[in-house]
Amino acid sequence: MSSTLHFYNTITRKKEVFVPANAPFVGMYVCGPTVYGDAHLGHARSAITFDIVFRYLKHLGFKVRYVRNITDVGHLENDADHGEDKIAKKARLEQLEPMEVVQYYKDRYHKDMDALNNNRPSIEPQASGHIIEQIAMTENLLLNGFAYVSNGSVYFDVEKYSASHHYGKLSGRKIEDLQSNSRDLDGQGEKRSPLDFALWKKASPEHIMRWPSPWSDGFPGWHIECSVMSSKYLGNSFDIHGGGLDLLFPHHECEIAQSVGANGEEPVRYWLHNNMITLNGQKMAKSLGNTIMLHEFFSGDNKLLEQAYDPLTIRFFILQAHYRSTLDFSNEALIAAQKGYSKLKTALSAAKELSLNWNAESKEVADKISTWSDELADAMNDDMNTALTIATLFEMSSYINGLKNGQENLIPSKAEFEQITQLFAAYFEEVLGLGSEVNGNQSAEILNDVMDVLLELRSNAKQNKDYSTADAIRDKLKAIGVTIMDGKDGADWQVD
RNA sequence: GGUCGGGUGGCCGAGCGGCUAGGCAGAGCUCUGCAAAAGCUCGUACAGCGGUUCGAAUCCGCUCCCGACCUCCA
Repeated sequence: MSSTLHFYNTITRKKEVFVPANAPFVGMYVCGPTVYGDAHLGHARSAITFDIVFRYLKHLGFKVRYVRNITDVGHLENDADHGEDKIAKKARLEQLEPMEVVQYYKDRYHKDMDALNNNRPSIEPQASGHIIEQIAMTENLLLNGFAYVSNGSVYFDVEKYSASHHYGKLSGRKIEDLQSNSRDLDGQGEKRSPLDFALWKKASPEHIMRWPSPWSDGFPGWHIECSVMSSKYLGNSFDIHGGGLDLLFPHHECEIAQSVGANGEEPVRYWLHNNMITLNGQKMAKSLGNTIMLHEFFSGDNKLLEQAYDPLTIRFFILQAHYRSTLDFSNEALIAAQKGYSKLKTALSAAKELSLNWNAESKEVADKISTWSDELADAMNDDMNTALTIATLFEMSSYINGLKNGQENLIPSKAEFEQITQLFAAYFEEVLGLGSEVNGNQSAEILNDVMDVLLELRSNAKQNKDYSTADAIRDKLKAIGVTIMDGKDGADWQVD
């Protein structure tokens, strides 16, 4: 390998060499979903981005503990029902227990993420399961003088904190600017300053989700769960914290303030943020009402979609752009991704089965392999430039297809070709997670055998120049979604 | 209004001082009973105007557009 792993660290605004605090162990915390609704494309981008970090770090030999939270308490609604917990509100509407709603959407989230071929995190803690720890950290902040009690709620004292620490270091904000720009929100009267944020909120009488605390029956504030759960499972200082760019401020900024205020340690060494997915140039977000749910992509059941898309096509689409760029959604772009993805997938399965008259080993082929190998590693090492990684995979697939069709003159040795196939598979399947699970189950094997029979019949017909029979077989298979492709030696087939 | 990030060929999208990005679509060729697939070749793009430089899509300035955050949000 000719390069080392670099990440763009939001807090320094630079690409930095990644060196874990306790190699080979790496701790990574990522902000997960609030489970009161189905996951949309944006959730996929975040999950896939950090799944790639997870996979690539493991590929490099690190032992990674990946913690991603499930938010199931405490976030406020931004409408007339202000003060009511989002999940409680939904529960009221659907006449369900709040935790029943949480379970329902959590299960659906997992289903979608699994379909996208994301590895499950090592630990997936829920905020509701860490109320005791959140109360403890709040007490700690009170003890250290960075918080105050007001009318049964507890708030973080931003001005007090910024007297000795830099509030705004992550998002690049200045206290003065924030003060002059803050808006009037609920509970503002209880706070000493509009910048202060809740650590514990006293629940209003109609609020269903509530827990006892030293200050009131209520629920934890909007940011405290992440500080608590990251430090609980990864320590007061850990390597990577990830999340969407929209969480940068105030969420992540508040996390730093809470963690430093309570534990006296800078919590995160590398801050990574993925950018947004846009629809007609505008952010896809619940609040804007322009989201497309993942299950709608999978089924095609949405007015904005021209067809259904395979989950791995969605994954490929997302990986074709760098995670820090905005990515614009369109049917045209998705269809392009579908075709490109299929090309790579087909090339890999061809490579796994290819056999020809191998040559002796040569310097030319060895050079080719080492160039590709370097390109792949360099691309991933450069802040996970999956777009470049994929570009190299396309070059490799051209070579593979050329060999298969006899149109490539540089013939490798058998060992060299196996090396190429392994390299391709390592990045395509292991690092990028784009391999489709074509396990040799029983019906797949039978289908293979059946197809062999059909192809043999068709081949015989062709031998006898009985093209009408040969074409009839091809056309009828095409009609049920199986494409026949005649090759140099024998025909191939694939399900469309 | 404050802070930050963008504008790349028909579309998506890398690059960010000199070297072909890549994919999709399109054109031509090769292969082929035909088709499909695949391979090869092609388009010569960097919002505009100035400047720095031997050399700029890449650096600087100005102008014009667009977006994000400042409020729950991946």
